[in-house]
Amino acid sequence: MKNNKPKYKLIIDAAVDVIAENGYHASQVSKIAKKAGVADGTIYLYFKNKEDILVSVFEEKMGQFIEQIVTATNERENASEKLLTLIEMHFSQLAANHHLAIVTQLELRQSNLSLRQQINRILKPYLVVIDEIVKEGVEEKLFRSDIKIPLIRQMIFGTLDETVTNWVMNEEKYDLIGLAPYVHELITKGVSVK
Amino acid sequence: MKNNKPKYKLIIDAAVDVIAENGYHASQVSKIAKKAGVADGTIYLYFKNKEDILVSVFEEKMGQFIEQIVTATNERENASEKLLTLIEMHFSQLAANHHLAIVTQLELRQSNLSLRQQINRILKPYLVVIDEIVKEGVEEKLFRSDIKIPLIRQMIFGTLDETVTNWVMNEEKYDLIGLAPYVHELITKGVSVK
Amino acid sequence: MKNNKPKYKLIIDAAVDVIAENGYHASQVSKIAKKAGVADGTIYLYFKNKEDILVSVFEEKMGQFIEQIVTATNERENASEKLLTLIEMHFSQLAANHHLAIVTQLELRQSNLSLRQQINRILKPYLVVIDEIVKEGVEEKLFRSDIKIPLIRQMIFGTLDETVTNWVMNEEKYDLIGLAPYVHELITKGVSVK
Amino acid sequence: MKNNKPKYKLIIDAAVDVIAENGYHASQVSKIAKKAGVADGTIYLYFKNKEDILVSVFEEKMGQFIEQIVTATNERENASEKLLTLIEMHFSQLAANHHLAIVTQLELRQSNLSLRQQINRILKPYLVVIDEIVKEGVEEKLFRSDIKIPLIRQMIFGTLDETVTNWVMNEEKYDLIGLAPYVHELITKGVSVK
DNA sequence: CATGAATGAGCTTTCATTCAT
DNA sequence: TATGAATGAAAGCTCATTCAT
Repeated sequence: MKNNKPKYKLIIDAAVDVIAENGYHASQVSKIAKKAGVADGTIYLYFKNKEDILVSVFEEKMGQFIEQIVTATNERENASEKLLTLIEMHFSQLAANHHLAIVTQLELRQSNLSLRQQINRILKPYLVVIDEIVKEGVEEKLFRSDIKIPLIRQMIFGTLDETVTNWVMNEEKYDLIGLAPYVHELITKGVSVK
Repeated sequence: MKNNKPKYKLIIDAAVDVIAENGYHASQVSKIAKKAGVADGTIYLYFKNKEDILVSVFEEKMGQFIEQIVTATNERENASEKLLTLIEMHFSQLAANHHLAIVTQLELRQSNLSLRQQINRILKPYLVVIDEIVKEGVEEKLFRSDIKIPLIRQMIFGTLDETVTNWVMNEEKYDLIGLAPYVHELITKGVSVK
Repeated sequence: MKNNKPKYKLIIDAAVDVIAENGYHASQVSKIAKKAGVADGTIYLYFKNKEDILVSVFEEKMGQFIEQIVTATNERENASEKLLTLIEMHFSQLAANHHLAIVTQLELRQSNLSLRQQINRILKPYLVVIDEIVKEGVEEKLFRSDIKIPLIRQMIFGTLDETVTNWVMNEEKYDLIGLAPYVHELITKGVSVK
Repeated sequence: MKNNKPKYKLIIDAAVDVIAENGYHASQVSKIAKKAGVADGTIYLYFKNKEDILVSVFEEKMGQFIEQIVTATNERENASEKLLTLIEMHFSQLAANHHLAIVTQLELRQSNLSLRQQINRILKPYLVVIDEIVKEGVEEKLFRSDIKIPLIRQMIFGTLDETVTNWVMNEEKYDLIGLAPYVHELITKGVSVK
């Protein structure tokens, strides 16, 4: 019984594993090809070059990541609840996929400017999702309107990202998902008492 | 009149410039040596290997960076003011040194696990400074005590880091330092109204 | 209405164009197949391998080339006139077909020994034609008999070939055909006065 | 006792041998390096890239080739004698160096346009030497003035080149140098009787 | 006959590091 | 200390050829 998965997907999945296991710079194309069970040359029938594999990995995985979050947050009533759901989903999806967490938090950052810019382009829709939740909160008079939204979004994304990165670098030893309500509390209420 | 700076420092400074100008991956040892005005081989009298140059660059620059912040925050009366000063100093020091900002926010992230861990070790004292300000705030009953300090520190550092990275990736087009009070407000009060 | 030319000929013609346009080393089999409107694999139903395409190209085109010259020279009365006709035909056929001129004068020379030997084999009949004209001239007491025919043939072919190559490398800027009588004069009378 | 020849010359000589033995396309840089007794990387301290090795080989050898001919022809009294000496030297130098003959007559022709143009540039001085002998002959009223010099030069060079190529392709089985007077006779007097 | 997806061997060039001087 | 010429391992990508359909 042969493997019927389309080669594109086979290669993407192999790339996630290989990058997570070996790190970005030790992920030779030949290693990815071997893991995917295809010839080296086959990679180039589906991807323009090595960088294109990485971008596609991120595009593919990030697409699913964002879709899950959008679906889940849409089921919530107000901006604060949506924000909590976003945090929970952000944490839970990365906690559920060890390799993906390593790739997004560590490996994909080791890239040159060109790749970085493409990653930012892919990340954009997620930032837009955050922006929209914040806007909604402002309209609902739940969130402050005296600070520019991009700055608020940077705080939210920066906090989530730093929290996940710390968790990954601590070898995922503690419960990331359990932190969600505390992070939500911090973001909404801030560090000050009352 | 020849340059009397010790070669160690010459090489460190050359490395910062070369990395900022060419990017991490295009920063060959020979380029750094040329900029520093020494022979390639001389580099290896002062540094174990290429990675050691990078770690030393970060160590050197980060040491000064932290020292400045510690000195400045010590002159403040309470935790909230200290936090504001820390934010201002964090922003102003990077805004004042274009090359250093690029190196810390973009280039040094493109490194392998080993280098990343050493960078974290170097970053540790800065995180400790943040922790201490938070602890002081808690003792002063200014900051909340119901959330673990590491989480609060991650929010603070994550927000600052994300804000600076965005500013660098936007080609430093807007006034970073001017954002300090708003970021401080967000961190202390949160996104919620009141 | 689809193209009814037999695929063999389609491929040969495509190969001439592709080689002339892209040069020998950039003439991938897939490019020739695309231009011919057939699948890559189809090529191998008609040709043993890539080299075989090139040999066949030369064989095909050279066959026509020689045939034209034989026909035309046969209409002449004596060796000297035949030689002039041969020169005129040699020049005019290449001048009339830009792509063929590039392929014969430049691209086909960039080949390995095996291909070169096959090309020589194909060229042989042309050299025989020259030899026969010379022999005829000797019999008619028009041409000298004190120098071996192969040497005379080398002078004739060498002169023609060098003249055409120079014209091609000068981007065919001047009138090649107009040179025929001068070249004929040089070959028959030599460079010396009287 | 180590080899004191400068590496540049070592590599040039190794390249001639390797190309003659293996042919142009099978002459990997690593093969040349091995033959020269240096590391692969060392090649790139002396040559810009692989093509540069080939150009340099031709430049170096052709320089000597031309110099010898210029020196020898300058010792002759008139244009006809100079031409004979040029032919003799052209033949004898290639006959004396089997590898060089193969490289110049066969291997260096298998090159792309860029390399071909560089080779032509290097060949230029030789063509100028021929031109000058012809001009001298015209002034001395020995050579005809009714045909443009470039055409005469093409006949001369074409004849010599074709003669040498034939000799090389016939595995150098006959005496090339002995052909010189006959070739000279053909060039000066032509193929016609009287 | 025809297809075209898949194969995988093959090669130039870079650059961190060494070491004889 | 300082030099810089020399080293040589390492890897992305191409493309002629095959073969299952």
